Amino acid sequence: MGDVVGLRVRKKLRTRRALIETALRLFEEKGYEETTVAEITAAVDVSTRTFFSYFTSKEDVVFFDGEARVEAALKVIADRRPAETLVDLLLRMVRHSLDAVTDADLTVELTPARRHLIMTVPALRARGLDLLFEAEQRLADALHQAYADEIGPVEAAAAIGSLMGAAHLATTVGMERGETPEQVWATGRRAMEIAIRGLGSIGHPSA
Amino acid sequence: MGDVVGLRVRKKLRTRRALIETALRLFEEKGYEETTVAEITAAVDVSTRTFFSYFTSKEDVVFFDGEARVEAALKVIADRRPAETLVDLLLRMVRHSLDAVTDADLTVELTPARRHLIMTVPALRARGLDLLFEAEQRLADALHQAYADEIGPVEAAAAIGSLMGAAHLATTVGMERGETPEQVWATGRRAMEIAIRGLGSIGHPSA
DNA sequence: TGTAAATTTGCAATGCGTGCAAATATGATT
DNA sequence: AATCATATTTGCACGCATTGCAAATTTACA
Repeated sequence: MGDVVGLRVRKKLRTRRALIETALRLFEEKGYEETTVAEITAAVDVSTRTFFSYFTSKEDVVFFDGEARVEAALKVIADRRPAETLVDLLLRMVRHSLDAVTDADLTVELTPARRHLIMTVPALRARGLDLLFEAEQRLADALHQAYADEIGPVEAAAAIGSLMGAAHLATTVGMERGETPEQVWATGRRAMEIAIRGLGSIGHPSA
Repeated sequence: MGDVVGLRVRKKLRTRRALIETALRLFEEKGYEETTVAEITAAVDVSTRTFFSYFTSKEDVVFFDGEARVEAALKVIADRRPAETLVDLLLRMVRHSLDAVTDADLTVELTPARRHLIMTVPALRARGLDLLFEAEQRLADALHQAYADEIGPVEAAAAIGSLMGAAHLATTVGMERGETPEQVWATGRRAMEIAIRGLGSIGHPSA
């Protein structure tokens, strides 16, 4: 396929990447609020104005790979396997979207520090939740499409909301309680299991 | 009880109320982004600086009753009835926190327009989601406390996250599909039911 | 080489949010 | 009523994100 990327495109990608890496590095080093867009662009040697032609806001640079992740998850749902159960499909989707993805290159494996930033800085947390919410809406719609006759729009939304809501809140609580990454993983699985079996199953051993 | 509110306090409450009502009115009339804090304060006849001694940000004025709502919900959980089921308690909590509450007076029954603003304006949506998320964390903690020996922190978070996540996403989808308020209500109930019975119950009639 | 199209840049503005110290208003005391 | 301590409001100066616009620069291509 004609992947003949001209100098123009290559340069753009390079600049974009430099902005992302520099921004994330500075955010970690001196904090999000303490870092100005001017400082980021100065380090990359482009004008401040240019930053905003790559990202719509200072927050957005932190979520540079958000869209890719969502698309990966959507693809899993769209390519649903024939006899696959709703639950199996959703679990597979979660696993995939967590496998990083990151466009291909971008060595930005700052997943740990990044997560911390997003959970800590109010502006980033809010933006992240908004992106997550929007993603959930798209996932619910895709789910409805995938099981067209069997699952209505509302059921699909309830399913996605329940699963993601449980996993997200539980893992957050887990992290705040100082769990190790492994424990957080277990917590997430446990939360999804609860969402799958239903709240009614909590008080009672089985239900 | 000594409810002897001096002039000072009365005046503060009056100003606060005026700011809220004026802000919401202007937001509806000309849009959130199009309304400046300066315009709000000019209409109330106080200085711009004063606005920020009442609210930490322009967004916050829209969520003036958020804390009261959350506290009402927390109270329901704290006052859990002895033999009450987890599910019953949660459903009761949701009903209560939706019954408005609004401090007592504040005739600001703009619930409809307000909801629209919050769902439409990106900044407000993000802030709202952040507040909701924080509220969920507190609710989960309260739930854990209420059922100390029976429900762990993680289970509590999974329960709250699942229920709220399902209800929130489903009702949002419902609204976007143009459902009437009554239908949205039904949608919310249906979503909670799914969360309660578990995702596993979706494909199959019973499970 | 020259020209059209894409990008970057500089600049001026707007508006949110904050620190600080001066000005006001309120409540309590004598 | 005069006065002092305390709570609020206000004005002002900044810092910073974000945007519109037009000029300058760069890349692609004939």
